[in-house]
Amino acid sequence: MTTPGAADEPMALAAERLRAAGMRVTAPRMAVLMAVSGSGGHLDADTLRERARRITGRLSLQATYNVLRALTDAGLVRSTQIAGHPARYEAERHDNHHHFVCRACGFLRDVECTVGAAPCIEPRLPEEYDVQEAAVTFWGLCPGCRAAASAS
Amino acid sequence: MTTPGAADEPMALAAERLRAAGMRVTAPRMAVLMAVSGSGGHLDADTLRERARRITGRLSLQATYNVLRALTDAGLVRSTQIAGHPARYEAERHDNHHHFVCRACGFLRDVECTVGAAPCIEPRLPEEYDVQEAAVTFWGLCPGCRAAASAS
DNA sequence: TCCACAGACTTGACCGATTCAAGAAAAAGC
DNA sequence: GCTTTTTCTTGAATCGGTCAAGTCTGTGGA
Repeated sequence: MTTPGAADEPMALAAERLRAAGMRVTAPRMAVLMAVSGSGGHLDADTLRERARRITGRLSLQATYNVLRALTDAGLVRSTQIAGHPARYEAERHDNHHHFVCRACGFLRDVECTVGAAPCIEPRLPEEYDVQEAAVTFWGLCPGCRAAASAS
Repeated sequence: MTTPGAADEPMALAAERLRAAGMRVTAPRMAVLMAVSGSGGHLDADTLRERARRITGRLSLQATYNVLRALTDAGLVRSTQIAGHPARYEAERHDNHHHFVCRACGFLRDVECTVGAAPCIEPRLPEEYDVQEAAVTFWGLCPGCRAAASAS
């Protein structure tokens, strides 16, 4: 705390990032962006709404979806959609990392890209295809569920 | 056509496969298995229900889901769930191939595995993780949508 | 500083995919 | 053929997410 307004810094930063992306600066957008950035990532819309609410006071679920879409389109947020789970969001890091998903509990964590640049895998597809991204999802059991499974 | 009952052959084959998997042989199961095997693959539950109906006469959507789950669990069918689309099913080929999905129209097609064995990619994860499968999904534009996009 | 307007938020209805639950029907073993 | 157990049918419910209409609010210009 160097200044009386230190607590506002994250908000000012969020506002700056929105402005830089050419977006209007609104309370819901700042709050959601802070919620996404402030966590370890991988939170669903409803959880983000709750966290953003602590900042703005109130926020509809619909607005949360709107904001998340806008932020995703603007490249500030990355959404990860895993079959059977609600979409989860994290701050965009532009590092093309991948994900591990636990089949038992749904736990999701990052996995460093195994090869390098994006798309980090070359598909064997005709030239006419425009391949923009390769998403790799590893499925298996997290340490906890693995232990539980072998114990039973 | 070598015998009068030649038309029943696919059904007999389906029955045999169900029996081999230790499953009860029922009309819905044979019909759905035939529908999955007989197509190029990648059909959703509702479409499979329609096709199976042509064989059984009637079949509830619920039964279709039950059957598809049973067949998937038995390893006879592979389900592919892509975010934003209903689950699609294809005959299990045990060849660890991957998928390309068109962002514009949802079109899905197989892509040969780029590396080899499954899981064909080694994740950088602690040993305690039990990694069972690596699913690679390529996102982009199919030839048709690519042409449409560049034309506008 | 005030105004006007495009864009964003709230509320509430709606939707598609899938699952749950209860009772009827039908395989498989005896 | 009879019994048991699983599977199928019907109908309701759930869940994540979207659509639509009206109100509110940033933002740029007067």
